[in-house]
Amino acid sequence: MVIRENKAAAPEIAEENTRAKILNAAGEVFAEQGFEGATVRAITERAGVNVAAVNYHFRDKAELYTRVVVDACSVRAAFREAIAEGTDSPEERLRSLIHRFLEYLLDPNRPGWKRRLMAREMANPTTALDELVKNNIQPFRDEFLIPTLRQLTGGCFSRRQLGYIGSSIMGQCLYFLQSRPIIERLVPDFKIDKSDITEIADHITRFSLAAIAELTRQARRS
Amino acid sequence: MVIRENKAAAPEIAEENTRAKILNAAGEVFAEQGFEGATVRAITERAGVNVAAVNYHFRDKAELYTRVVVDACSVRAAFREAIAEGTDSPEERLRSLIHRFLEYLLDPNRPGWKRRLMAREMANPTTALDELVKNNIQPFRDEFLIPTLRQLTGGCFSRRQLGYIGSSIMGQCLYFLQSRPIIERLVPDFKIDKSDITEIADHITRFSLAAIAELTRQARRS
Amino acid sequence: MVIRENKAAAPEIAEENTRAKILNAAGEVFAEQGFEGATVRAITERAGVNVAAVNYHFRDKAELYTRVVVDACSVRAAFREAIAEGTDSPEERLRSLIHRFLEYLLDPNRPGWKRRLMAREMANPTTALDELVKNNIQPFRDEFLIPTLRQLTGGCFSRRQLGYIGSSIMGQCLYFLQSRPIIERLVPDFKIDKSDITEIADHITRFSLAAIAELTRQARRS
Amino acid sequence: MVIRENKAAAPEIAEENTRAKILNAAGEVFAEQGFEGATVRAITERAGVNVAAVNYHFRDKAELYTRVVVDACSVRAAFREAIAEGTDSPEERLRSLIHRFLEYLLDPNRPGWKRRLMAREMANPTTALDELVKNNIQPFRDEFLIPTLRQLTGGCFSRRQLGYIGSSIMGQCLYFLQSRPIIERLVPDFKIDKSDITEIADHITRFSLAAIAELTRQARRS
DNA sequence: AATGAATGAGCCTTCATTCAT
DNA sequence: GATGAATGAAGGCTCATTCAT
Repeated sequence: MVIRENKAAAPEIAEENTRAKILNAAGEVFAEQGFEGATVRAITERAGVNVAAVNYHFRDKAELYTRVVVDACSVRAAFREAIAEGTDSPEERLRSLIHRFLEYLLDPNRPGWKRRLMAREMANPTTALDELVKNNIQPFRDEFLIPTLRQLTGGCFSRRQLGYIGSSIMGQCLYFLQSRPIIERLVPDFKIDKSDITEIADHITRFSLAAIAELTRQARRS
Repeated sequence: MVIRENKAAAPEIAEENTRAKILNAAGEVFAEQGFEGATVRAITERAGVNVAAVNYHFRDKAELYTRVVVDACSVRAAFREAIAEGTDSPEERLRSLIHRFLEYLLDPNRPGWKRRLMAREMANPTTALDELVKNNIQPFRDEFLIPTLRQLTGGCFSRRQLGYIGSSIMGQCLYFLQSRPIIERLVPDFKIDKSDITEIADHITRFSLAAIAELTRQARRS
Repeated sequence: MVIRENKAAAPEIAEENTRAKILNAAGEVFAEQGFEGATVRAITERAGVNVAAVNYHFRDKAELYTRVVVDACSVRAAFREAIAEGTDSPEERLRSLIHRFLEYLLDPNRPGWKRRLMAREMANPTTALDELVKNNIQPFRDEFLIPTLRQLTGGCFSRRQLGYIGSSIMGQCLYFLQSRPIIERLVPDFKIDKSDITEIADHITRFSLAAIAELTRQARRS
Repeated sequence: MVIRENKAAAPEIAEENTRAKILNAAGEVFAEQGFEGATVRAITERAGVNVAAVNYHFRDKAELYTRVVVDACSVRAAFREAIAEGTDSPEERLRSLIHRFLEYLLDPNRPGWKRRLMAREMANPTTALDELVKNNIQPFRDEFLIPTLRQLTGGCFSRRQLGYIGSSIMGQCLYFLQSRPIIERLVPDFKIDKSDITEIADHITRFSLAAIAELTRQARRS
């Protein structure tokens, strides 16, 4: 019985295998070469499957790209954790958000191509970015970040001003993802490991909370 | 003088015309489509010149790309001068720095494709980024930003910590260049004109000064 | 007998179902797209069966095509019988022949694709045309048409001349099968129903009988 | 000078050469294999030119096909002659039309593929047939054939009846083009040379004029 | 310096077919 | 007998580049 079940399971594995192999190989190639630069042949060869498999499992090269990018960027789970562990204190909540966001963006355990692909997509958007923003970033911003900031500032600021503050925080975080080529050129021996991520996240949290506290104080004064 | 000007001018109008038209058209097309996405034909058609002209004037599509990117990124070290206008007050200096940096990044007088091409280059760097960092960003950071921050914080922070603060500021600024595709999707009717740049720069300045002030206060306290 | 019928009938319903569905769908698709234009997938999808079924039931796409064409063209030699109804008057016999021939060619009760496929086959013949000519057209011409014409003209004309007259009649009839695409473009709202067939057949009969009568008169005169 | 003119002319010949070579080769291949069956590679190989030349000189495989078919079927010139030599007698005019039409359709000096391609196109129409009918057949019918028939019949018949008579004539002529595969199977040693064409045309003319005369007589009687 | 016809490599995709289940 | 994932061959087309002029 066990053997038969293995036999029955085998095709599922084999089936998922081809698809999965393509997805992995495609991620790497797209990250290295971009959408136009990558060729279906390069992807299928790296995956060790037939050229036609891409068009069979995904309709298109474009559809494959979308699938890969969306998979690579589904930041959402990271925020779920952040909320789940959420305390009542908005300061703690912001700290948690920033840490989870940075850990997600920079996680050295995630395959490197996912980071690079996400950075590439943000700079040279295709239709995949639409989905990414709508499903991941927009909710993150509207449901977690902005409400938390509103709570932190006690209603002193307009929606527009809260937007700017949000941008300041996201900008600080994304800098370490998107500007990595710049950072590597500014600080030649730059590496990021687990402890660095914590250090960076701590800095951004402190910096942002300090700014918010001081700005709020100023706003209340006037 | 007159003779030299004639010599210099004549070829620019006649001989250099084709070359210049190609460079302009190539900038736009490369910015829109990326290197692989852009076709030599699209470039030459937009330039109104023969297809073969690209291979004649530049050896390669690749060579043309390098030329275009270098031109687009090494704008001028002019913003150094602007910074030199700095007053004695370090707060004023920081404000001025941020404004000049943002104006440099987002300058609406520069053709839009140069900005987009620069953003592209930052995310998917070629050799042209080396030059950009070395000539523009590195000096900005090391000669102006960090020293100003040191002055502002009264020596409370290590070089490493000052580096982080610098990153926070650069991150906030670069966000509006690099993450524009995201911003445009988050805020559908987003436009940046002269007054917006000022508003953004003002926010980043206030936010950063507030953070620095508060952080410094905290550091002194302990 | 009963047993044999059961044997024959059961498989037709169960086992032959797929085969029959393929044959029907293939006929339609081949008629619309031609052999090369038709895809196995289009056929199997329209038939609602698996892609592999074509290669299972028929060896080949080519084999399937042959099967379909032969079925479509070897309708029945039934119109021989209809012709046998002929009266003694040769005029009546010719009228009857033309009507039966046109009804055979244009029969609106046969699925449209069979007509179209037959027209296709006549212009771009495969081996199936041999059978069609041998079983249907040849006998029609040699056993009915030519003898009737000989009778009508009272032996005034050589076999060669009778052949030309036969061609004139067949040409007039086949025109409405083979040149339908042209007719539809010349007379945009062209349709053929039962009564049109009668009208067309009447015209061809009148036209041909008139020609024969006049030609015979001229031949006798000289 | 003469030599230089030759030199100057050479490219024109060379230029026309590739295009012309493609058109010729395409005609043969399309006639043999049909549109879908023919491959661009087969065409360019037979023409001895590069594969890409098809897409350069014609936009498409489809566009090439249209060009080839239209070129192969521009029957118009044939009718021009017919009118040019036209006498006042409508009988003579009809005789001339039929002769020119058949000479055009069956001309053994025209490359065989033109005949076969035209027959193919009439049976399996593509968009090329639209152009063919509009530019060649429609005018032939409306400007020459029908008016001539009206003159011949002295206004005895309705437009619809004249249309049927026209069909009878065209059907007789086209039979020898479109039904050639049938004819070859009916009359195994069938060949058409110059004198056969004349004989056929003479028969059709006599047959049709006889029918028209007799029909007109009948119509006047009643 | 500039042209445009011509090239060959290579890309994405589709197709008929096979094979394990 | 039927399925559907997988294959390899080939197809149409586009691209950067070259060459004669």
